[in-house]
Amino acid sequence: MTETTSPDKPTLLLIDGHSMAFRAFFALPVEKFSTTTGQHTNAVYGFTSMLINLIKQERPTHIAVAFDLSTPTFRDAQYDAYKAGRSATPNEFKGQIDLIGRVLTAMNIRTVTAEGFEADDVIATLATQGEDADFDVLVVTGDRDAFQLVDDAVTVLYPRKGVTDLPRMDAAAVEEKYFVPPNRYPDLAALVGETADNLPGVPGVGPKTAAKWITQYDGLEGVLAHADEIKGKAGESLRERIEDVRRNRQLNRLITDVDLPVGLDHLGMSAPDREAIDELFDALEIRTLQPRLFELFGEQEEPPGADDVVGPELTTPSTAAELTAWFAAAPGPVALLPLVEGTDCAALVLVAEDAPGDEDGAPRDAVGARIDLTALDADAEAALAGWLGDRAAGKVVHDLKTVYKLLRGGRGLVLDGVVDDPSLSGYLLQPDRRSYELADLAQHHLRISIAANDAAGSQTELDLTGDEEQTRLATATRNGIVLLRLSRYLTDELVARGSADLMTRLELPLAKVLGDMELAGIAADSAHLTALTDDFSTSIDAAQKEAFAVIGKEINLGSPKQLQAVIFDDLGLPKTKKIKTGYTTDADAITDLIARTDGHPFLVALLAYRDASKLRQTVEGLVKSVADDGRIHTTYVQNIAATGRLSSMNPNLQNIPIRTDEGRRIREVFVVGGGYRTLLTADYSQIEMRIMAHLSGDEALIQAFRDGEDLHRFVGSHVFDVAPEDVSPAMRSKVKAMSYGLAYGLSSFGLSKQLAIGVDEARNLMGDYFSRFGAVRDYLRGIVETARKDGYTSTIEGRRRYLPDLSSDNRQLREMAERAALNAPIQGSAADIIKKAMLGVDRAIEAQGLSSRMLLQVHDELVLEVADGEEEQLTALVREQMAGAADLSVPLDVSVGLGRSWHEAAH
DNA sequence: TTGTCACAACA
DNA sequence: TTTGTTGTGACAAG
Repeated sequence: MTETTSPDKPTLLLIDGHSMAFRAFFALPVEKFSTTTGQHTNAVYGFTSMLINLIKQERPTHIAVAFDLSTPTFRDAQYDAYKAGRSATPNEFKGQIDLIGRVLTAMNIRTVTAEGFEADDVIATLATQGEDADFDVLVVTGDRDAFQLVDDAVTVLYPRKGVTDLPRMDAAAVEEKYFVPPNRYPDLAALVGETADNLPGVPGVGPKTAAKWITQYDGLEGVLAHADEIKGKAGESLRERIEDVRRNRQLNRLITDVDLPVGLDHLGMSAPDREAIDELFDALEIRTLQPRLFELFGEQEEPPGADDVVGPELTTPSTAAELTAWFAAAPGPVALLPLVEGTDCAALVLVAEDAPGDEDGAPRDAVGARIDLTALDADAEAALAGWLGDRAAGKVVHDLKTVYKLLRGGRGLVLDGVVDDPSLSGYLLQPDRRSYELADLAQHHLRISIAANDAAGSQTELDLTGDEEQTRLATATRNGIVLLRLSRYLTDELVARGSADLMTRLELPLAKVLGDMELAGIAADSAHLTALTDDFSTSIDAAQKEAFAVIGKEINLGSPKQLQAVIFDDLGLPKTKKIKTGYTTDADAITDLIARTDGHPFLVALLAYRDASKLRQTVEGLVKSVADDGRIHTTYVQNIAATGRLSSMNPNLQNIPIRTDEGRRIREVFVVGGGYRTLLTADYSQIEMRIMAHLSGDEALIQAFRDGEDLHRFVGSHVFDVAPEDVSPAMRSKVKAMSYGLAYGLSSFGLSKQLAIGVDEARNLMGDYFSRFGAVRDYLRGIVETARKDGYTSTIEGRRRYLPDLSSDNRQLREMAERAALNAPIQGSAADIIKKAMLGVDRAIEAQGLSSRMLLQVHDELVLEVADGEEEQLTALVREQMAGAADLSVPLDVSVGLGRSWHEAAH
């Protein structure tokens, strides 16, 4: 009778959604659970976590989550003050119910509501239906009224604390706690009262007294009938409150025959929608629940064809003839996976698969080969090199740039003819994704689960035993098959969307160019680096000493926490903008404080300290990055920035200082390397504003660029209605800030902040701006509208960015998406253009047989290393390729400089 | 050891 | 309450 669920009976799990979400909300610290956009997720997390645990422990066959509606219920109609006096829902909780609803939908769990009734009534109704159908029923709720449902078949899981501690309240447990059987619990509650529902009971009567009466008079009716006989103060109170008690009893009776839109048939458990779960949890930045969730269902149901992908047997062609024969016989494009020993590519695994066929998992003919690169004779190596470099021999590779570098850098083998790289095609399809690992893409697009550890096409363990070697090869061939299927899917999607050209003509060939740039690296002047470190260290020491002298003690100037204590407590300076951990001490705020305190020496020293430490830190990073060849090799990442830009890592060479003189000195350490004559830098001037002019078609702006005027002076003269020569530096800088801000979705408030002017002045400025450049305003408005309608923005080249948050109910999310929508076509088109220019420069250098080479890209700038005697030809070539990379209604202006260092080559 | 925050550098 | 990045030290939690 008190045992848990019977193994042979179906189990129905019923959850009071609001009640448990609320418990979860208070159980988990709200400040620890929120997304970067400020959406709180502690209740979502706690609720989902609880749900996963419940499913795991109870293994229900059927499940439903009931919610209250915000509309009045019959209880409100009967009693005005029902649930009155509750404190307002915390703001942090609002919206999370909605998110929980979305989680449930993604998990294929029904949510049930009924107009005019509470979740408890829905649960009571379903519990009764379940009981009638001979189910074991589990009710999870923080509402004690549910105890009345408990009997042999129905058990309530009532949270003791938080949402993980859910004791089973069966009949015995209820009776033990309240001294009455479950069916009499509402009698007891009517006497005792329920604060949460604003139902006062009889003063001085607690569960013990109430239970005694109920037992003595055989139920509440008996108690009320004999009210006159009850002695003492409690009896008196009871007689005074009889009407309240009757009302309480009426209100706490749960309705068991609510007319519901679903029945038990609709509540069967099924596997979650993995794609929807991934998407939702990604958006909520909840990372730890997916594995638990999928683990839970992993053993239950798998989509057909998943997890049983097996690679083909491997042959080991090793002579030129065998290799040539294998290449000739391979059906379709060949998946190519390197096997790495240390940093060297020791072998290649090649896999090809017969025609696509259907998706029913029917066997297909696949072939596989392992080519041991260390054991090829000259002829065989030539045969392999010929095939690898054969543009007509199609290959599919994951992470092309890495594989290209591996083969080219390690063995001088040039890889060409790559028709797809899922890390790039996946990126073009979904540029906001964080990971393009094979395992993630396969899971997401094909629903094929492969262990993340296995996903890398290469592993670095040495001295593998025979078994480990076999496992490694099996993994590689399996991944080869997954790679081919994934590639087919992604390529079809790209073609369907019309983005195939972006892939084959831009991103794929660019991977090779970037690979060459990374291999080349840029020469570093080590002596200069050391000197800079010393210089900056001296400045740091001086600033630190000064700062300590002012406050009379030594603190860690790098600790925002300690800084806050000194600035706002010890020195008692005015508070700055609030942040999570107190008040900000960022450079803007400190500069502002300096102005307000007439140059407080501590703050001045702090800024000096910050500047110098930042610079030293940058220099130290560079020192560590100098390779054995005396050059710095950055890594470009082609699939991080959602707009289409590249990013640069280890070290980041796209954020080397330039704005201040001190910082600019760091550019002196990037120098021309041995065997070359000089460095060349070439950059687009105002490319984003030019794209804005082109896309908006604003005649005035276009004319300005065609006339080759100083853009900001020109715009200033229009906005302020003065002659161009009368535009003051102040006017120019305001206009400049606004021009760039517009492309970022700047508001008048933001503009006023940035320019330190009033909001009214900023608003007027924007008004004047738009009255002169109306097409710009129309264009910006149109972008957001179109993006909301289509769900994505497009660059000139057709690169898309999806922005589902444009139709979010959350204002903050929506407005962020709107600003991203304004920016994406502009930043993205600029990225497309310089990528095209890089391909053009690379091809032209090759075509003209030059020895000069491209080294760096910094968004709108290229740095090249110029071979002796090629200065003029290269300058012309670069200008031509960069200026000709796009056909806009305005010219693309390119400025070029030459010099021994990056600093000197600047212009 | 790991994850998050504040801060700062670039286009 | 202006977009997109990478990297560092401090700090708290595991």
